[in-house]
Amino acid sequence: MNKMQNMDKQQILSKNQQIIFDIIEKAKEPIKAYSILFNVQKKGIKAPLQVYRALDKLVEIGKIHKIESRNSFVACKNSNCQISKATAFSICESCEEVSEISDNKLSKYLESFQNKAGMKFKKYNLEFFGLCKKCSIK
Amino acid sequence: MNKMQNMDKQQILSKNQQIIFDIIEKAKEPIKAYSILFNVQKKGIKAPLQVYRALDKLVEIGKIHKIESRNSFVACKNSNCQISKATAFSICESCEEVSEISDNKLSKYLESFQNKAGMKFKKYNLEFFGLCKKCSIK
DNA sequence: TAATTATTGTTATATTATAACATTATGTAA
DNA sequence: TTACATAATGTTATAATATAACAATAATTA
Repeated sequence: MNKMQNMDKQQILSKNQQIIFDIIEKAKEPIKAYSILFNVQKKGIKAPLQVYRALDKLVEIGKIHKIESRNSFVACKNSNCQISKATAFSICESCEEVSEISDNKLSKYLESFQNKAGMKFKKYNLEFFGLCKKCSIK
Repeated sequence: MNKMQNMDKQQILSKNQQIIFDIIEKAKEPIKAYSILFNVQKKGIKAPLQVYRALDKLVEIGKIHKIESRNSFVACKNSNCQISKATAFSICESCEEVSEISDNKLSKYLESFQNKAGMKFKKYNLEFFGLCKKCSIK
């Protein structure tokens, strides 16, 4: 079986994982599971579960992120978020453009945040909503 | 029609909105749309759409919040988040307990956050994941 | 080379959410 | 008070998102 190494994350992807990761990375926008499914049917991936399994794994190893409010997926743009337990996105409510926010101060602040209940956090996801530059002109 | 005023948010709820809000408020944990549906069938609300419509409205006016990563809903606990455009939650990955975080420094910080693309944010949602006190002992 | 673990394939089904259309109730302004 | 507009409701059907359960194969490791 032909496997490809991905140096960014020191992670070898399986066949399906690689096929599905490639689709997500090429997409300029977040992409949904069934849209991925449609795109990979020519490559022999026929069932939703095959897609969801690869997505789960890719999320787990930090190669992609799920945009929870949109049920869609994007490739991780931060080569330094080794294993993505801290994610932040900006989402345009008009054109649905999504960008991953990479801001050191923000991530430091959130990583050190402790709430009153004394719960220790391992992970967070932050989604900002508004209008992107283009859409705020219109 | 019997309408009840809710002083917290200066908002009059319609019949279905009130029924569904009551269920969510009584629940000690986040509750899912179809679980709400099951609970309100004795009150004459029979169709998913009736539930989703009320949920949409309740979210819009800030009486409830959606926990995006769980597709579930909780009543707003912050009487001062007039119209909830800034939400933060802690979620225990073991027992699934969810608490709304009410931390002035955090919300000030996030409300004033501007990303590099100069996008103006109107709203955000933050979800922290980890283990609650009880579950971290186990 | 056997044992273990990860991945794949497949069918069926569960769960979450909305479209489309008809009707009724409520709020507002002449 | 009537007409007009807006919000809420009721109903059926269906779309979109996600997982269960089971069998087989590939890759890793001891």
